[in-house]
Amino acid sequence: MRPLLIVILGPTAVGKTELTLSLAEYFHCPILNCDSRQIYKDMEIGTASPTEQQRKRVEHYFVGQLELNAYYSAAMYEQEVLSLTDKLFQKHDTLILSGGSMMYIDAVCNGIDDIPTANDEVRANLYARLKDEGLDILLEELRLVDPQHYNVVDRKNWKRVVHALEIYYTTGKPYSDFLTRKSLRSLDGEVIENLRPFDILKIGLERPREELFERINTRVDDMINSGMLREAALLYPFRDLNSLNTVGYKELFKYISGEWELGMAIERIKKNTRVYAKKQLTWFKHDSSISWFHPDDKDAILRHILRYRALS
RNA sequence: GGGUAGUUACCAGAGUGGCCAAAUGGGGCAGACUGUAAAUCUGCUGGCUUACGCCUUCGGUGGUUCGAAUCCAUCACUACCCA
Repeated sequence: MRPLLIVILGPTAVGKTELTLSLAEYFHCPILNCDSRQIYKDMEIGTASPTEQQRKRVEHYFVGQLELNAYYSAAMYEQEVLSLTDKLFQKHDTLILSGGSMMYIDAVCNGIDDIPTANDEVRANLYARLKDEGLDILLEELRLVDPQHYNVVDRKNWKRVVHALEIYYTTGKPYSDFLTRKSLRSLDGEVIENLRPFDILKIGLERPREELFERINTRVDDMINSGMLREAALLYPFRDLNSLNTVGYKELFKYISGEWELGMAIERIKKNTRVYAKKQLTWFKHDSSISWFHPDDKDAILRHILRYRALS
């Protein structure tokens, strides 16, 4: 029997944490968290991280372990997950990866190309130039050094344009030279070849839209009542860090700086969380390898997993 | 009872005779996505399945005009002020 990685995914606030815990207890296995923000320290309340109590119930990885100023990426996550699963699968035949960070999940399941990490100076320089000279100049530069990527890149998206240039100036080679992963995919995005030494079973959690939005609203209120404002105030000095460019914190920072009323900030958190949930769903919907369930339907989910196990 | 300002699409709000299905913002909806991704970016948002096409809109009604969201009359409602 091949080892199995169960991937629990779904929009924020759908109910992943609770379901994942009970599945992990059932299979007596640890949980690999897959959330690009919960992985950082000191932002526990606002990211709805697994609580200390929940972490006592089941062993968790990738929760609250990074300094806020640490550089991190989907590719680094992929590497760390792979070396961890290597180790853990020696003791467990089943592991659970759970979270809502689309690109991180994708990196683990489908791989991500080996692109060098951009040099810090190059990056700082390009950011400064973006500010001074504007996107059009950088775009023109990209057209010259990497016409192939220029043709396909989203030219209004400065992050993409800048990143391609970062790679070019860091390595001296066009960004498009590093992209090969597409070859692993069929036209509709389905992965042709499983490149992992374990099976992957994706379980998507979904609720009716109104139900999900209602949960988001009450969860935001709960966060505020559990001291999220105090948490945000402590983080305020670091507000420019990328890790804190995060729904929940960025709105509260505007309240703390006096730009918004508290009520306004809370409404915006709710709204931006809804938008985020929708983005997650848009991404996940394209992945035909996901089986969808209502989070309350734990029995059906378990049956689905066991049936898969029996067949493999 | 008198006066003034106002009534525009889901909301706020511009538009004061043709270039107006109507700026802009919010909200909503849909989408993109390979390296800080809870990020970053895009499209749509009166109806007609598509439309440089047609139809119905700018409080109601009736006028003026080749032509009205825009001008006039009148009615209704709202806000503020005076009694």
